[in-house]
Amino acid sequence: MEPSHAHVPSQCGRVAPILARIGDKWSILVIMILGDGPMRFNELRRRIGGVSQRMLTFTLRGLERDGYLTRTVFPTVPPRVDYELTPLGQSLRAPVQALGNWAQQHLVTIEDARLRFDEAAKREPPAPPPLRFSP
Amino acid sequence: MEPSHAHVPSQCGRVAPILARIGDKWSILVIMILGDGPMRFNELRRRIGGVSQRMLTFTLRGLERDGYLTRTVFPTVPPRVDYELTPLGQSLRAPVQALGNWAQQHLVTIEDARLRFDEAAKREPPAPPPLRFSP
DNA sequence: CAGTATCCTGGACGATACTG
DNA sequence: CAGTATCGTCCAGGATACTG
Repeated sequence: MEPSHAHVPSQCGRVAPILARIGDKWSILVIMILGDGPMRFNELRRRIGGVSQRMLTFTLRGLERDGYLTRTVFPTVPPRVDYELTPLGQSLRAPVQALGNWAQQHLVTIEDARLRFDEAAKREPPAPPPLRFSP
Repeated sequence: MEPSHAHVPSQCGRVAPILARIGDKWSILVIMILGDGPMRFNELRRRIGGVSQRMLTFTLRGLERDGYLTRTVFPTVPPRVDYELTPLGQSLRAPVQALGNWAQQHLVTIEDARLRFDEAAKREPPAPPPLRFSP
């Protein structure tokens, strides 16, 4: 049925499952987009772009379960369902934003490092003879 | 060969690969632990607890590639390799800590929500008859 | 000690078809 | 419209064995 997210070393005990949930492929994105206000299923789907129906459903279910958002069904035909961040969900936006900003700021540095690393990997330096000691 | 991390919707273009890298199973953990100071491979391995040798190697390689840490080889026998955060790696600790703290703070709220959700799911409310309108 | 090299498996995720 | 059901794929990641 639903993908389980049941791993993570849990050195950090109970915090890990939380990070695992919001760390999956779509959760963060959903949360950030819902920050713009409540939204219907397909609107959300379009805005994300690239989610399968199935995964969006699972993601939303999971986030609802943990209390990040509410799911409101209007019993009309055809049905209409609104998703909206709870205060909990809202409060998550700040730290996530912070991470996003960090990524933005260090983008160039990182892409650079990556290039230099890959470059250096190609002209392998021949290893010097090892010494006969060990601490 | 190495696991690829090649997905993510890339609505966010170049930021996504970065988040993907540090969002994998071990990277964050490695970064946070290396915050305590430089460390050798097996020391790191023990502290994390539960990583396979293979994945720790890959994780470290990836983090080195992006410039989060340096890898220093002492050409002795047996070899000794130290891993140490770069300033870039150090600077990542703050926003990650923030997220971790957030998780800590809202732990109870979340576990609660989860319980209530699962509870409510068991005694399914019978659906009321739908109306004949659509917006 | 700090890796590589292989092999293998579970589960995250997508595509498609069907429905109230 | 907003799902659920079913099926298939891919690959992250673990286990194990070998090596400089």
